[in-house]
Amino acid sequence: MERSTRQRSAIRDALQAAQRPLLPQEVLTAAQTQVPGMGIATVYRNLKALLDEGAIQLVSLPGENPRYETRGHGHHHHFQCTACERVFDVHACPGDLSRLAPAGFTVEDHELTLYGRCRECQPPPARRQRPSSSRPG
Amino acid sequence: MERSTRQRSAIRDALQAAQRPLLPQEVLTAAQTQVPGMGIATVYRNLKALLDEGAIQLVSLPGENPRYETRGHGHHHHFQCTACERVFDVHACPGDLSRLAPAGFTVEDHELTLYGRCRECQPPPARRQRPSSSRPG
DNA sequence: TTGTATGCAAAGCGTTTGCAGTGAT
DNA sequence: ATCACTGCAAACGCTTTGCATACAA
Repeated sequence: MERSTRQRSAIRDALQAAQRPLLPQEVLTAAQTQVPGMGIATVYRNLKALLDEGAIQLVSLPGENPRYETRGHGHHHHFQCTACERVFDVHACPGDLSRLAPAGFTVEDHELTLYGRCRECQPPPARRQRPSSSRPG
Repeated sequence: MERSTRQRSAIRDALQAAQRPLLPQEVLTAAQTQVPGMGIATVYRNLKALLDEGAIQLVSLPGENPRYETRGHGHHHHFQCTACERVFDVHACPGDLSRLAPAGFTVEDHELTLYGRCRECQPPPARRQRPSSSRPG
């Protein structure tokens, strides 16, 4: 049976409080304010457990290490700030994109990431380098 | 100065012939048909060199290792088959998506990945597991 | 008491780098 | 003859796993 430990609570709390997707290392740092000695392996094991029980979900962005966020945000996409690198939820969706696929292909799902400046990083000094598929918008 | 080696040609040829983004390991396998003894380090070094000279471009998809494709495809996005895992170019774009961002955020760019069945994998047997942001379309 | 959860360290996996030898110029 | 390039193996960063101990039930 699953046991309630200080570590697990601290990890849950960290994700709950963040209100945005966190990297495992960010989870560890946050959780260590409650349980100083915590190890990174415990974070990984608990993230996996929380995923399995559906309490959190995986956030994979192009070229980024996996992040994790609490569930219940409904269908959404993500925005990554080109300055602070943080990731935020986008509670909007372009809708049906089947028309974009090549003929003969069947679209079942899509993933969208917006890039730009978050509220706290407004004046843009330099540009993020993303050599792959890009387009203003 | 840059030198022309059998390895470099083989790597170039592999990417040219593929007509879709390849993983470093796929590049190696393809290139080894021309240069059997080639090592993976040579592939990585040449991919980096080709990137720098602008001959190829990086294709980062969520939760996937980096792929590489020849340049000159213009602005485009990608489609990943949920059956064979291969990635294809999508020569279409949803257009301006600024409206999707939260208030106070500035959108500079976006990245889109479509998931579904490619032409060769049409009858869908099972579903790909993507716990993160998803929506039919 | 029982056995899940933890911390540590080692192992894995993809990628990068140091180094001595190879080969294009 | 140079010196960039190559292959090999070690090093890296992130993630997973084995193992003995700790602690929730």
